[in-house]
Amino acid sequence: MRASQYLITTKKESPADAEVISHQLMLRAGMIRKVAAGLYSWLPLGLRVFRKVEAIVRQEMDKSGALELMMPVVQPADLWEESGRWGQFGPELLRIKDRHDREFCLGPTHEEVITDIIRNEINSYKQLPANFYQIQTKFRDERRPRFGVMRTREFCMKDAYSFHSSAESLQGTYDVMYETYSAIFTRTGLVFRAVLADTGSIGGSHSHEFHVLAESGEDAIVFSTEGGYAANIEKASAVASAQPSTGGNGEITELATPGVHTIAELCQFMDTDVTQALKALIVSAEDGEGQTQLYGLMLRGDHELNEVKAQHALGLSSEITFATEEQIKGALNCAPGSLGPVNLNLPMVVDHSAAALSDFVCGANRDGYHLTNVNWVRDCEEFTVADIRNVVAGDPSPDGKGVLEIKRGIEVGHIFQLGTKYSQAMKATVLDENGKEQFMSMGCYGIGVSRIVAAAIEQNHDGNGIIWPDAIAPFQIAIVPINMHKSDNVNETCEALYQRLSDAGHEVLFMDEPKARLGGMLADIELIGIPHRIVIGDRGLEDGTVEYRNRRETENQHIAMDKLDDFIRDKLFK
RNA sequence: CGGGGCGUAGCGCAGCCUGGUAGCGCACUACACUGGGGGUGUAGUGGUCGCAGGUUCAAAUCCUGCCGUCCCGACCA
Repeated sequence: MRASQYLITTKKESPADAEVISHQLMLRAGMIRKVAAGLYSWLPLGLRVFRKVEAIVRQEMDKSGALELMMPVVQPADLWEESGRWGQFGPELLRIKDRHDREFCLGPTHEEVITDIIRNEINSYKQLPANFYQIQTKFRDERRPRFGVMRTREFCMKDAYSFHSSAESLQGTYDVMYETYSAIFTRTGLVFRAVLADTGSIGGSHSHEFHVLAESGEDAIVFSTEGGYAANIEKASAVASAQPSTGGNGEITELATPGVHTIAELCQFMDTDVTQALKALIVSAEDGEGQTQLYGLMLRGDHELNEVKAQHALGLSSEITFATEEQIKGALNCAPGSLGPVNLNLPMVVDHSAAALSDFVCGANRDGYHLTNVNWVRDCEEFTVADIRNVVAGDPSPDGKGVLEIKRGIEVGHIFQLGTKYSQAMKATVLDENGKEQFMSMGCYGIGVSRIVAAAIEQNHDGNGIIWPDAIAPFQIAIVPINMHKSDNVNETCEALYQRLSDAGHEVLFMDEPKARLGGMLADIELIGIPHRIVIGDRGLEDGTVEYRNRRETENQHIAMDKLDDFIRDKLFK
């Protein structure tokens, strides 16, 4: 590609509303432009990267045996009524009406449509297993789109859905997808990890997420230092390291603690360690009958609540939220800041680490007062003990090997075993060997194609711009002439090289604007992140050499003209 | 949806407090010089100051309402 025929619209300054580095660099490099919140256009340069990622995903999916199809973005409400999700999905599902006043939605995902297709097309267990995928636009009316194309409302996803006549078959395809995802992310050149995940609202049992490791990642992911254990922090188990305390012998005492509201203030006031204080949290959720109920959750002072675990420990199907100050005052006659487990009169779950405490400090359920020397068995009413906290670095690993460390990750892929959730709701059956009707088991497998582009930048950049892995770079090689308009030698050498490299199948960006200044061209190429660059000027040509530099290096190499083609070939197919 | 910030040229900003001619840098156009890391000069193009009301002789500036957008929290590829 000749730069003079291309759209290169780089900027020195990044727009004020771009906060994360990938967003800034994509705007500065001229890859994307915002149309509205969470809606972006991909300019030619950005689209080249996007297509690279898409091609890798498609090739590996095809290799896995999955079949590509394409389903519509706009989906009829009927199908969603059938699965029960028309009611379950919140405002994230963008609902629209057509001219006949019929209801539709913009598809945030395609379980309904694929299940509808398959129940009509597949009737026999002999046609299973089957796995179908598409690479297509999704729409989710996110509460808060952010971070450029990392979290948008309209985005591109590869979604696949598999169908099975047995759990073993589902596990088999799940394993194949796990390997396929590993191959895809390996080929993109990104550092990634697969971790155990919670299944969340999509439902189902077994699930893994694939994360690109980056400081700016939205998710915390947890690894064993010695073993292979890896999980999202939402899912990672905290090993019950100590037995529940049977009690200390301190005398329970109520102390006036004016102005003390936080754990930190309490520990300072009491001159005690944060690990000897109890944190009481009041949460609100709908119980089985649809009534709002408050619950007390007790954690050691230095630990944080894991809401997913707490929801499971309480046996609730609906999400829990922190109770409002009004709710708490109404139920307990006391404001947050002085809450504790003694005489709480709410269903109560105590974390393992908190249950191991004795003679601890906690709120007195009376404004401005706290208790010391509290003990569970002696002083508290009924409660259950469970794992409801987030693990912290240094916790023992659940697999018994080493301790846990925590890193940040960007979720770029997620695989689920759905089981029969959708096939039952939508009556997707096949006849088995005995001629009996049987619900198909399903798996679903997603990859955020547009997000991978942003994640790649988060993981690969420096002060000068993007550093693309070769596999997804918009161009492999940049040719930069010096004073081309003054030197026929430079001009002819560049033209000839551009022709040869292009003919050899390389993607070359030839900076052929005759009067462009060197500094500007080099800055652009570094910002855009082209991995290999060749600078050609009269000085080098007098000695029969050109300059090569890799985007990741800081020194030029002088390459003899007659060795250049071999040199480039080695660089690109190493 | 709760909390906070910001809307002035394509981008980055000043002007607003204390009402009176809309300004700077980058980018863009033309010409000249320059020519191995975003160069210099001269002359230009480009703005219903987010929108709608109100106050006033006069509003980018003061008041009210709305909209957009970004950041922090609960969701997700």
